[in-house]
Amino acid sequence: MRTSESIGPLFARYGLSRSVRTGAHLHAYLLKSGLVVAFRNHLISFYSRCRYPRSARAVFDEIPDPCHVSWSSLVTAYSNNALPREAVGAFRAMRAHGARCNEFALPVVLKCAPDARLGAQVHALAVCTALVEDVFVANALVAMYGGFGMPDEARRMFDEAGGGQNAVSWNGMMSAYVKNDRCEDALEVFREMVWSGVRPNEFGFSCVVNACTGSRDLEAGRQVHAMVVRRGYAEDVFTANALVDMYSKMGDIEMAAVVFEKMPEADVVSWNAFISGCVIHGHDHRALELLLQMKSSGLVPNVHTLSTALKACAGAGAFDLGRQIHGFMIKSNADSDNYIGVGLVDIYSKDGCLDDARKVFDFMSQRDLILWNALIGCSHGGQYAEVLSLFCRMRNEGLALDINRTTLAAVLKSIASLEAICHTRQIHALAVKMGLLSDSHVLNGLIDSYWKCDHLIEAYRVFQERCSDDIISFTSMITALSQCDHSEDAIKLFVQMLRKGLEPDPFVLSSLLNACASLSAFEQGKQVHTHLIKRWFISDVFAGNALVYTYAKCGSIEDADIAFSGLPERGVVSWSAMIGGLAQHGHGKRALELFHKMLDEGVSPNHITMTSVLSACNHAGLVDEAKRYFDSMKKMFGIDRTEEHYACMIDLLGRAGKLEDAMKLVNSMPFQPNAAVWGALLGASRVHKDPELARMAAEKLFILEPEKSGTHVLLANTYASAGMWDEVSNVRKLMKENKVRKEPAMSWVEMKDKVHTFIVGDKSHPRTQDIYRKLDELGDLMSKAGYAPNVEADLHDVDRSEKELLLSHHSERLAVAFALISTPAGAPIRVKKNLRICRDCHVAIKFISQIVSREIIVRDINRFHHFKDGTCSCGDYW
DNA sequence: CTAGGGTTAG
Repeated sequence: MRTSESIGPLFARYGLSRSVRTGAHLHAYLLKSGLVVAFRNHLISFYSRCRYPRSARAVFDEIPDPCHVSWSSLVTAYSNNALPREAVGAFRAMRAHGARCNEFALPVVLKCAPDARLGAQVHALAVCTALVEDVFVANALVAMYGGFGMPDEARRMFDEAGGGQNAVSWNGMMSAYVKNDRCEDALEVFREMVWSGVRPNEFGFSCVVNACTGSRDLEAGRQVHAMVVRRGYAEDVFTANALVDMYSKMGDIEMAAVVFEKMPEADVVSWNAFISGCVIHGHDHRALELLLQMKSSGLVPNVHTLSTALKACAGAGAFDLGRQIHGFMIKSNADSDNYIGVGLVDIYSKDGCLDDARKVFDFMSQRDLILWNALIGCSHGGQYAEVLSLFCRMRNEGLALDINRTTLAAVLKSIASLEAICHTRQIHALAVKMGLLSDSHVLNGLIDSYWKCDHLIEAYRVFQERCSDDIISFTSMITALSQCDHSEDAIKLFVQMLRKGLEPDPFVLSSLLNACASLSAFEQGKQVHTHLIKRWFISDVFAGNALVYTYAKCGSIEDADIAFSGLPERGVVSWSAMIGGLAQHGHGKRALELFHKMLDEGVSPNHITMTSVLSACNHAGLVDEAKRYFDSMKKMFGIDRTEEHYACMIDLLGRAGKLEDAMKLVNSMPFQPNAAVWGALLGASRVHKDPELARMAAEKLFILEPEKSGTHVLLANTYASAGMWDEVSNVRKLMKENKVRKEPAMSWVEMKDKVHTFIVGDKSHPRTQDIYRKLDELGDLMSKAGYAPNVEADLHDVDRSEKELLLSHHSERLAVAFALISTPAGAPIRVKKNLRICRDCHVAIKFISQIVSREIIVRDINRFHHFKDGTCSCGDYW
């Protein structure tokens, strides 16, 4: 039979091995032998370790006169079995019964304290009973204050331990700083600790690694890593996990892989940390492969794993896998986890299934702020009104959850698309009320929303009112200006930004490139390019794409090509920019070749790519090819036809002379024909001499774009080329009646840092004499080469010789002549014009390009004309 | 017989 002495250790052993049946037999034996009271505390502890807190309580209740150890054991039993409220209750009862408060109960109850108030009460008690002197109690106080966001209080507890700190105290102090975003302080604590001769253990190491992650100090992290290896803690799971997490988050994914693969016993957390690192750095497919490996290694993915996996699915476009994960979550009853919810809302919305996203949201029982934000943030796919009602619902039923900057930014994003100024103003007021105007996301959203509502002034006011010394607000404002046709102001604002001493980043430079693109400001574009090179941003994908786009828009397809070749990775935006650029410059065939290369590389086109492709077909005269893409893009690529696609197709048919087919398409399209469509038809009817169609198109355009003078001119041109002079004079009359003023034609060339502007017959330029001498000289050579002025299209009411003289002094010719005399032989010439290039100048510049053996690039209001060796890239159609 | 410090996801 058992002796009394052996029973205590037996319970300890049963408790540790959680042999609840064997222990219960022993309990029964004690009952029979009347020995329960003698082993009451062993019993409580045993049941607690076996995760039977209720049984522990039952034993306790049978004790006639519990001692302070019994009370402490009960409190601990609750605490260790995740029943903090019961633990606190038991502690209160212990005090009420006058049991002595010992140094064991205090740390436990501190751990279970629901708030800092109770924590402070226990602190006071510890002071009264002098138990603060105990290092366990002091350490528990450090942890408690650290956990309730009071790192400075924690520090006081730590310092007041009066030299009695042990390793746990140091670790606790580091942890307190890490938890409260004071990672630099945590690192400092670690240094003090090492310096004072305390050897860090695995707890300290995992903590300090987290501090390195939090303060983004990879250098310190690597040093700590070396120390971890030297001291033999590299195999500790927690420490290794922290290292994997650190390398994952800080971009050294390969180092994360090394640590991860060296782990003898990687657990779920290790896998999660590494998989999440892959996702952070965009290796979504690798993440999904790891997920499979993890499963086959026998580990069960948890909610952390799956929420990360959902993000990988969203990034990789693996929507079916996402749905499978959703199914798995439902089966394992874990689908009400908010992290999973956010992942599902995200993936369904990216897959275009907003209804499913909504269902996921509705299913969640405890919706938190981030879930709300996720739903609001994903709903800008056309359901803008929906977002507003969601936002209102959120504010009404949002219980204790406060909306935050992400909410406002998401709402603003939707409102920006709604283009409803009153909503923007309301959110603006709310942002002011909440003191969120200083938040860059909110500010961004407001600027964005205001300019999209056509209130650029208010956008600028928001920008100015805030002490705008950060680069993000400058970026927003520069973007706004360049999108609202104020690209010059955008560039000026950038200069202001530089004067303030702000260092440009890739974002602002990308935005600036767009401004240069819309101005066709080649020289400025090149300057931005040098900024990118100087600051090592040249491998930035966004900036790289913008560079391709800008060079194409600035007339240098060669530079665009170089930028494109230099891109570190090519997304659909890169390919679309290059294909579109080639098309705009008349290299239709090259554009289509590039399109096929893009498909070969597995990149899926979007609707913008398809516009570029159609436009390339247009320029290469590939009518059948275009029809094929146009008819099958939905089936081939899942892309719906947009108004732009129709406009492009109509332009193409018109250009090919198939005016009837073009009209058929106009009548069958699911949109109201817009100005681009009628403009295309008007252009086609001019070239193919169809005055009847021209009249119809022009009448539509008079309504759609009454401010544009080009319509009248084109119509008159069409009549003129058909010899209908009465109609020509009618149009002229109409222009006078409607007070339509022909925008004065203007051309300009950039020369170093100066822009030289010319109007017809301009004599204001300092080198006027040289310019006209050059034109005379060219005129002789052109006549010899067979050039004859074409005065038909000129609408001026003057005689023929005067018309010829006017033609020969058109602004584009003055600009070309000036460029010829100011640049070295053979250099390409770039001229910009604010209207369409005139027919006669088009012929003339073709001759000039041949005579002077130069490439002359003219950007008119619609497109680029590359004149070379007597021909133009537009194929004489524009 | 009873106590304190460390890891992963939106």
